[in-house]
Amino acid sequence: MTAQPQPSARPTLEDVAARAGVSRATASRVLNASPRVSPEALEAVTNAVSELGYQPNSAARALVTRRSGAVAVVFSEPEPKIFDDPHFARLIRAAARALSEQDAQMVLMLVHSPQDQERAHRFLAGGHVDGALLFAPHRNDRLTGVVRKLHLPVVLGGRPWGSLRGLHLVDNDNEGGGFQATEHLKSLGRKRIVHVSGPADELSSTDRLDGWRRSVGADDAAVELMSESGGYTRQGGRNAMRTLLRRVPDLDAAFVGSDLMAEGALAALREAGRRVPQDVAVVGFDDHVTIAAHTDPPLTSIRQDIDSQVSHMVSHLIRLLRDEPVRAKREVLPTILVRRESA
Amino acid sequence: MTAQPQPSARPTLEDVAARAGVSRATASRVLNASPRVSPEALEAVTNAVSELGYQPNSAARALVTRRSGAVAVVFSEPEPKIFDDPHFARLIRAAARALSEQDAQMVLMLVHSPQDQERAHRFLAGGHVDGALLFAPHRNDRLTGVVRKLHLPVVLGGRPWGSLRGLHLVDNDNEGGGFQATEHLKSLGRKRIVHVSGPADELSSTDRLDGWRRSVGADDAAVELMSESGGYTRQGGRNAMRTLLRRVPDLDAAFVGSDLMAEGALAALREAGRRVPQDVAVVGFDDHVTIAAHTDPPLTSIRQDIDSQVSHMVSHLIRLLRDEPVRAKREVLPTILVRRESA
DNA sequence: GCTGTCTCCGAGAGCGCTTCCAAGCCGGTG
DNA sequence: CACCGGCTTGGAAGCGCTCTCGGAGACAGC
Repeated sequence: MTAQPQPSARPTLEDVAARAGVSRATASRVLNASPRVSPEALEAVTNAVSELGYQPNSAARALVTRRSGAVAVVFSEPEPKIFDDPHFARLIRAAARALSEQDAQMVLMLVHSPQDQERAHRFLAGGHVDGALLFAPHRNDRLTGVVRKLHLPVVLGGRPWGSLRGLHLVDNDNEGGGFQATEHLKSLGRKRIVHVSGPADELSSTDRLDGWRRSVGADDAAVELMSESGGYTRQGGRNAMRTLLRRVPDLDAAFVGSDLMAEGALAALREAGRRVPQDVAVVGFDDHVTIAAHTDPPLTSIRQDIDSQVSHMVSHLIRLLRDEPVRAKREVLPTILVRRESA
Repeated sequence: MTAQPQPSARPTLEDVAARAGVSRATASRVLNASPRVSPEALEAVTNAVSELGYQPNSAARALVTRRSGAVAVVFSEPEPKIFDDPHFARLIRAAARALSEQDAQMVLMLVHSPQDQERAHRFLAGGHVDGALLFAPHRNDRLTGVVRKLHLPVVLGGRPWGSLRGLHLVDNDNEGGGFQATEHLKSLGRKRIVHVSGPADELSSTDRLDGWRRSVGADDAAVELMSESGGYTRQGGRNAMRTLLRRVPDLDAAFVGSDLMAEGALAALREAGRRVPQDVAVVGFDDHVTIAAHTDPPLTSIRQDIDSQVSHMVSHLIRLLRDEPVRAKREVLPTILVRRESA
């Protein structure tokens, strides 16, 4: 029995090897599940590990493998939205789950200001993470361009403005969803279908608008008249619907670009004395659990499966990290109509 | 001119030192802002760093300093809530901001299941992070106890169940806020003040209840009669208010334990034909921007300053990490009443 | 009996950094 | 003139791990 040097110090691989009566190399092989190890050695090391409560030192491992085991999740958004929009909470939750299933640690970065962006750039360039998931929907966002040059595996959530060259992304079928929503309203016999759109500087919202436009066959003038932006907020949806009621008094249906805006739109319709769905049928977008099912009346909505989007992004990224062949650089996930009472 | 070995390879400290014409040791001193460096050496190294675009290798640094530069932010909560409650989005945002200001990277962990907890434990014990911010409000949560034994600097957000020994925490004055809310209702001349409380297994909600109780001077029977749990959800608030209207038909005021529940409570009052604030005055809790200001009528609420709570937690943790003396192990932040139209 | 092949193992180098230690240089002092 | 102390500097050790490389042993084939 040799005296324990310091019982408080964390055991190293050296200690494990000594206890198991093998070399450090063999102990390392066991930890990394190498096949070239005899059953006896494997057992001895396994026992030593659990007896000592050994935990590999991640910094040492990262130093030699040049892998950190961490993935950045970056949201490039003006501040207020990350507060308000339940969409973010869903994305964050989904990312946390998907990454922890892969035993990757999730480093969350919220980028609001140019300084934040500078910091994010330095951080991503600094080799602190092996890859990144990036959400940067806004038109004037510079981060996507910056990241593209970085030589770091990145998967985007949603289509970015500008060139797609060299980018991997997983998007939802916003255009198809918008089309689907509007076709559904047409199938109910509605003739004057207006659209409350999201911000014009996000492709998710212009894509939804395009889907509506394709379904109703609107020309530019009609688009000008029959749609109005509500900026992805409740209050915005309310204002937009008020405007539309003024401009198109005989409207009998509305496709609203998000559930949050739809909540506002419903309020505007209520205050105008229009009954939903009798006078005006309404379809939302997102199918957000805590909104769509609890509005009055419950909201028919287009579901985009956020969990699936994020888990596709993660598995795509993991393949990139492993240098495995990646099927497609660009995936578009389908959306489905969930019927409730508003349409 | 020597040939560049590999232009694509990241420069190391060795490269910087060579270019600056100093030793690696001196270059390191410059990077770590050591005072023992001549102005000439400082300038030469600084130039070399920017010319080469040098970025220190964080793994190598972590290996020798035994510091990762990362802080875990842990939420131990059943799944659904992290979706629904805007409170979480605020906490996450505040944490992201406060930590990035300290140049600490934020590793987000969402703990829902026992497996998650096991993984979190391993991770925190594994030396991947220098410290942690922990939010674990539920009574039966085991994580706080586990973390306490971990020898890892941790600051809790909110008071945990059980012993406080050895724990650092920053809490909001929930009891005081509940008292304040109820006193305000009394000052309006209200006599029958009921309470919609949050879940009984969170101290934030029982503290608010205690504040209400102290203000109205309720005995156990009165508490039984005049308060009802709404579980921190909109629907729960609605149901609880319906129940209270049945049990206490002559109620003329309500203190509701969160804005989300207050929204539901307002709906229940509306459907019962009670006017707010004429028939029933209502005070919420949280002063959540996107709720309180937009209910009908806008909600009087108790504001707890989440940004300040989290930044206190972070600076507390930073002091712990630096082995600086910490003023108090426990901080309780004040709450204030924000008057709008509901009371 | 000798060689070739296969499997498992250990010695040792080295990842990029910080930091201890000793050496060199300077001006001032006895 | 020898010596001392303060300042800056470079050499070198070492953080804990992975992985290459060659050696040792077992076994089959000639």
